[in-house]
Amino acid sequence: MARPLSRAFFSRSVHAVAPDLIGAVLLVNGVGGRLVEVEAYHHTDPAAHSFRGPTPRNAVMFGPPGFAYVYRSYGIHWCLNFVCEPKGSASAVLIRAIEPTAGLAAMRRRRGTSDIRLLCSGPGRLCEALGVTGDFTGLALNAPPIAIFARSGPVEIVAGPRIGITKAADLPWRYGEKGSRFLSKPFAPAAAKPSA
DNA sequence: TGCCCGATTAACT
DNA sequence: GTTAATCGGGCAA
Repeated sequence: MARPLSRAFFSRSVHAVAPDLIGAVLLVNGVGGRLVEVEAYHHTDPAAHSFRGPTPRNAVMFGPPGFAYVYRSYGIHWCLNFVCEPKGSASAVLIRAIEPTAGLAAMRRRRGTSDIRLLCSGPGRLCEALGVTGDFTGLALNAPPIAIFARSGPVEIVAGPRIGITKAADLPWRYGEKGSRFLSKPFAPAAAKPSA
């Protein structure tokens, strides 16, 4: 039986939580699917919104773990994060892609496409598909309308550099399910021989 | 008060 | 492969 993720799950290091989220199931009002791609953001990380300290926008990141942080990206899209680590750490996991499994009709309607691979493969896309907006900031991750369940079986996880950032772009803090068709971008194969 | 730029996406050449 | 869309946050003045 699917096990809801506890507050304790999110209280750990963001680098432990992020890979453990791969294969977990996220539902918003019953619409969602399996997490196949996430990125970790730590408060000591120049690319993190919390890096420069608390502000009205990122305040929830400085609160207790197990809550949602949603911000607007490029003035157009919404991006969903899970706040992690003990309160004050201001670290979070960005949800980048899911494999749609529930509420496909609602997703297609919101996204305006029938291509299942374009429904939730990207942080902005999945928020639109699941109906996530800035109003979700501060919502608990273990209470309606949000539900998250631990993965039920083994998953092969790969890691690589994060996407779309310019600061600390070399840190391999993007995690995904190996070979998933629903990644926003494929993971580069391991370099055979770094030369320069 | 103004300016620059971003954890993106879709459309276009 | 390149670029427009679009706007709030954060920092300089």
